[in-house]
Amino acid sequence: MQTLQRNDRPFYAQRPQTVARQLLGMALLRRDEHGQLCGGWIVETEAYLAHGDSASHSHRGQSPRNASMFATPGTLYVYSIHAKFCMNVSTEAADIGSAVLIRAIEPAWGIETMSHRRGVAGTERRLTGGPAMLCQALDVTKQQDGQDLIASDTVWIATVANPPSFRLQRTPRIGVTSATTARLRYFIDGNPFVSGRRGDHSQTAFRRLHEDL
DNA sequence: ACAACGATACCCT
DNA sequence: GGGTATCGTTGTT
Repeated sequence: MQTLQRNDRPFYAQRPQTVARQLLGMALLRRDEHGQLCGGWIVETEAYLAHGDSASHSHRGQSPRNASMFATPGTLYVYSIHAKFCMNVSTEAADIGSAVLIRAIEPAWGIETMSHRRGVAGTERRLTGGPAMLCQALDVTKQQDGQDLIASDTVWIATVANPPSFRLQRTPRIGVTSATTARLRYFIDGNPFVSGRRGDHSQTAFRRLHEDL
């Protein structure tokens, strides 16, 4: 395995836009109760802001549900939607209420285990190409809500020593019904595990431009 | 208890 | 690309 170094607190103590961008290419790792290690490379994220962001769960203030969003930066915030789960990391500082949603990873470790949990054959897009898919693949549920990514031995994020270069792409967020114009979605251009419209990738846009001629 | 919601995923065209 | 199944969670009686 590559040389990985777990992210420290100051990394998460930045504005969510910065954390969302810098998380791309980092390793998301999870060790379950059987000691089984799973994870992959983060390829798509979204920032949710503390102020002026009507799409953020923190928009109407703190509640028992979103408490982890207001916890120490680097705290895991897991919420449920459509009978599934999505995972975020709190950012900036405690009591602020900003976070980054991890929308997709490229599977790298424990692929057999993740495939089994997802009920898919192998390393295909449906394995971890969406926020609820990756949570199911990693067995991240409400049980992991509140975990501290700096100290937890069950879920954490790490930086690789020599990350490959990639092209960053930025678009509006997926699935939100308000604040739909802000470009707060970040992803690795061209990566097959990125969710949403394929046309958001510059290669596809380039190809389409030529087809239209 | 119960009803309504939803930062989804899947299946179908 | 669009319709909808699905159910954990939350807020309301």
